[in-house]
Amino acid sequence: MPLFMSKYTNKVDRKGRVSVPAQFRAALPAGFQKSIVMYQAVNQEAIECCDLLHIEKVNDSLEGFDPLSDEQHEFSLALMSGLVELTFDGNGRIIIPQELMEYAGITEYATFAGKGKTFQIWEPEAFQHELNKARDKVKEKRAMLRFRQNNENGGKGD
Amino acid sequence: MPLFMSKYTNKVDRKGRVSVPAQFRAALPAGFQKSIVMYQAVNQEAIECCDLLHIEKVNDSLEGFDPLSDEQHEFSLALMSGLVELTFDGNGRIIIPQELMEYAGITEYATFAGKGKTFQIWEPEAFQHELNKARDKVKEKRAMLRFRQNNENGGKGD
DNA sequence: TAATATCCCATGATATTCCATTTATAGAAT
DNA sequence: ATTCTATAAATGGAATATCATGGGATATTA
Repeated sequence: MPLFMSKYTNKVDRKGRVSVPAQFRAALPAGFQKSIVMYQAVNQEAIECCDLLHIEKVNDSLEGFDPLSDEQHEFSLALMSGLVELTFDGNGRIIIPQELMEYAGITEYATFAGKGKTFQIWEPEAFQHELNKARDKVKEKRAMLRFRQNNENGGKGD
Repeated sequence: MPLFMSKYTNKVDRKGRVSVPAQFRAALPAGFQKSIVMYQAVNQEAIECCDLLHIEKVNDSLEGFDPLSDEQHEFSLALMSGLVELTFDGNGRIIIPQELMEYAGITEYATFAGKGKTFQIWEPEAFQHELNKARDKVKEKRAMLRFRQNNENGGKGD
C-alpha cells in the first residue's frame, strides 16, 4: 500500500503549471496514474488531493446508504460537484484551476504535503504555520495514539 | 523479530551519501528491506528511523479516527508530511535530506544508534553527550529499583 | 483569431547506478 | 595470542538516468 508522505515545494511557472512531485505520482495506484482529483479542504485553506480510485470508493460508500437521506443527497452533491480531475502533461505537471489557487492563496510556489492516503497543496508559508499548529496538537495528544496502538498489538492475548 | 541494536559511526561522503550499517539493513522486516523511513525525533536533535511497515501500521491507526474530524486531518498531516522514505543504493547507502542533516547537526560523520524497534542518527559528539545523559538516568533508576527490591525483601532477612 | 490549453523538446541540477578501491571482520593456520 | 587469508562492508568516483523547469510550437475552443 503506497502512501503519500514528505513534503515538496515546487514552482508555479508563468503558465500556471506545477510539477506534482514524482514520488507522489509514483504513489498513485496502478491504473490511476494519469491524473489526480482535487477539492477545497474542509476547515483549512488548502487543496485536498487524492487519486480517482479513492473517489470511486468514497462514492460507493455513499451509495451504500439506502435510501439516501436529504442530508446524504446534499452531502454527496456538495462533495462530488466540488471535485476537479486534472491529468498530467508529459512531464508530470498540472494546471490548478484559478478558484482553487485563490482558495489556497497560492501564487509563486506550491507546497505538496503528504497525508497518507491523500495529500494537500498549500501556499508555502501558510503550510508552515499549519504545520506548527498541528505539531503542537499532536504533542498534546500523542499519548492517546500510543494508547490505541498498545491496545491493538499488546492486548491481543487470547 | 530482529531488533536494531549497537551503534556505528559512518562517513558522509561529499555527495552526501552514508552507508546504513549492514546489521541495521538486515534487521528490516522481510519485504521492507529496500528503504527506511526517517523524521525529526521529538525533543532530541536527532533523526528517528524505522521501516515502512511500521509507518503503515501507524497510518492505519490514524485512520481509526473519525475520518471527518479536524483531529484526524491534523494528525495525518503533521505526521506524514514530516516523513521521508529513502531507498538504498546498490551498496546500502542513502542520502539524508538537507533539512534533516541540519536538524541533527550532521556534517562529516553520522552515528547510527539502535533503539530496538527503531534507530536514530546523530552527529557523533552530540550522541556521546546524549548517551552520557541517558546513562546517568539509567543509574538513577537502577538505584531506585535496588531500593525497592531491598525494601520488599528487606524485612525478611534472607 | 485571440486566448487558452496541450504537446514537444532543451537544459541544469540532482539523484541513481555501476564499478574500483580501501577498510574492517571472521576464521584458519601458525 | 599473532599472523594470514577470505569474505563482507564501507568508501570514492565516473557514467548514466531522472526530475523540475522553461520555452516554443501546435492544437482547441470560444
